[in-house]
Amino acid sequence: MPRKPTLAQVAALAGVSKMTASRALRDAGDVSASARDKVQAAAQTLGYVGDRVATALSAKTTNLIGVVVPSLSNIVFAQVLAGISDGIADSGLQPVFGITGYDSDTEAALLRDMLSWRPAGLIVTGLDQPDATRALLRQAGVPVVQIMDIDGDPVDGCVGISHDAAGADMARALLAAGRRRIGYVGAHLAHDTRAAKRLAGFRAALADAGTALVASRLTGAPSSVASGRDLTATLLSHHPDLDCIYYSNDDMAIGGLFHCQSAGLDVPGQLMIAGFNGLDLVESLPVGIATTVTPRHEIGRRAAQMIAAAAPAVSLARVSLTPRIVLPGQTPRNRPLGGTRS
Amino acid sequence: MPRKPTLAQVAALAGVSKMTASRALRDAGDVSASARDKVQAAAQTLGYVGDRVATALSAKTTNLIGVVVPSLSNIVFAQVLAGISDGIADSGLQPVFGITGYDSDTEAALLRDMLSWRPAGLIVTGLDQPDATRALLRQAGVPVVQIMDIDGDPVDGCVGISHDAAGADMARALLAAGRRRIGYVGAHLAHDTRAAKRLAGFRAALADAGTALVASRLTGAPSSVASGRDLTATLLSHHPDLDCIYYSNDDMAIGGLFHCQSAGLDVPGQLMIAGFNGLDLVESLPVGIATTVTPRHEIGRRAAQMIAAAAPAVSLARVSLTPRIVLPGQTPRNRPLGGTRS
DNA sequence: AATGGTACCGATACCGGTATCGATACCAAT
DNA sequence: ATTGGTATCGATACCGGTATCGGTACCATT
Repeated sequence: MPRKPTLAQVAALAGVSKMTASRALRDAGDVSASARDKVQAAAQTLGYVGDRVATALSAKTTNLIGVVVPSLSNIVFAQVLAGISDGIADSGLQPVFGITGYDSDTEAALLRDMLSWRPAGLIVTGLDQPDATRALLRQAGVPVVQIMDIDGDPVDGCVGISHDAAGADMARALLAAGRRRIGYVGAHLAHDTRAAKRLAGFRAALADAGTALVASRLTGAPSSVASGRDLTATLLSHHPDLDCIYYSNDDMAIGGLFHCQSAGLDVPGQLMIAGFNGLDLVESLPVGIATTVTPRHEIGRRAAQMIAAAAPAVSLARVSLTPRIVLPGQTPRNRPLGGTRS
Repeated sequence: MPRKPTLAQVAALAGVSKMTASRALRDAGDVSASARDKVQAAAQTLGYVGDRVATALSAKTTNLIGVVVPSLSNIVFAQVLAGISDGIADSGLQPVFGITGYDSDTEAALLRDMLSWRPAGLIVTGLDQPDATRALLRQAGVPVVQIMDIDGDPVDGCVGISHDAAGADMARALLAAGRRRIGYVGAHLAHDTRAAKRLAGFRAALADAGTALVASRLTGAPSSVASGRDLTATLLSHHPDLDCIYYSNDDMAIGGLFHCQSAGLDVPGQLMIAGFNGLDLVESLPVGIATTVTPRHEIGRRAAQMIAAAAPAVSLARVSLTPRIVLPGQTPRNRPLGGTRS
């Protein structure tokens, strides 16, 4: 079985040295037109494809950029990945994805593994890694961008939104819309620290207004439409007088809406439903729900650009983006810049 | 700035040769207990992490398994990826993902790039790559598993379902449920060849029953809830007497359902809606829609296992899995094995 | 004491590229 | 003819590991 052709074979066929062949194929200088043509012809006939592993070993770095996200079952991260692809367009970088499943041990192992491939940079979700992981990232010697969240202390650069402020802003918006008996339905708060921050901000803003959550239902399982539906059913059976429910995200909120539709409740008249993320799906729903539209694509794009632009050992900036709130029956508007608590 | 410690430095600190240090850290034989301890201690104090690039160059292969999917905005592929993670658990393999955006040039570039990293195997979506890409895969010298589809000619192994049969089966199921005036709404058929195969099978089964689609609406854009909703609105405005619509997938179908809810149509009484995939979301909908539940997780798992088990240069099997059809108000049942057309 | 076997270790040669720097050829300027 | 400069090329030395194979020690046999 014919082994993969190597640069040496291409060079031999072209009648030049390995070095000249290497230069010709990379468009580096110092190669005559005739030599270049011969090398390219030889590479063509042999079907030569370069070996990145060898190049990486020689060049001491790769064109890989490691991307670590907690999950892909939430479409949000898929859109972040799309943004990353956009951000590195024609920079020659190549993203490599890893999924942690919201588990910090998995995350640490994944990062270690990625670092052993000498990536050109790392994009990591969230700011709340354990200390050992933070140390790993700091020592790595590659640019690190943490995404989604800015409420905390980044290892290097970060780009995202303030979830604390997002929760507080939603609380104020719902109060301003006249809602007073507000409940909460959430999932996975022990692992999804950003959802927890939103809830904290939401609660704080309610307290500032002299009120509080009437009731809440939580599950330790990952968020899903199904659990949103179930938890809403039990919450409403105990507290039928709620006029608003805030959910940990849109998936849960949509599940809540589906329960209300099945139960014949008037949404948003009788009960307002508020989620988080601003999924495309939300715009197509037959009835309006409130949500916070987050710039997911933009987050990915900016993060990737930061990596692409990072000269080695340059420290990166903190980029804060602003989400906007949408309430039912209302054209999207810009979010008023509420006070940031953190 | 202190450079990354190398094996040579570890060996020096431990007072042994590079080779002994290498053996000690890999648990290869021929190392005394005392030497092993010294090396491990040295590695510990230096914070040594191996360099996969160097190992890969030396060992002529990697633990990487390249996975190419068309999109992640469809949750389906996220679930396939989860299945892949399951399938390679504790095999030491590491998946690397690439997204083609349903573009065959991007796909070819991606595959070329992945191959230049000498992966241990490749998992590619679909069977309908252009000839040049097929040639690339065949020559690659690594095990290739094509997933999702089995209607065609695999390069090596494949695991998936027959989309042609799935479409035909749904047509028969809808006819058996008494539907006669059937329309179709689809997206992206030029790129999503599997959706096109389902439609072909669907049409053929209708023809076998002596009937045909009443009307259809197509878009070249990727499938989405929003376009499902819009296309349904226009289709029904021209053909208000339809009693069933088949969609290219569940996302489109859910959009259709949302239109019907807004328009006050009785679903499924007046109009039955049929999608494809069996998304979790479908089970939580307030009204029932028909769908074909596909074994996405299983497809990913099996594909990964095939790669993990593939001795070099072993040819792989074709694995055909069966989806099942669910109709509204009906408990899930196994799909009767309809005749396969291809 | 000579022989053989086992356990452990290290020098050396790669893997497939690229950086570096010194050669060579050729033409223009002096 | 000599000098200097430019364009082109190739020999060599790595990059950081691992495979291979030939030592060396040391103990058990004969």
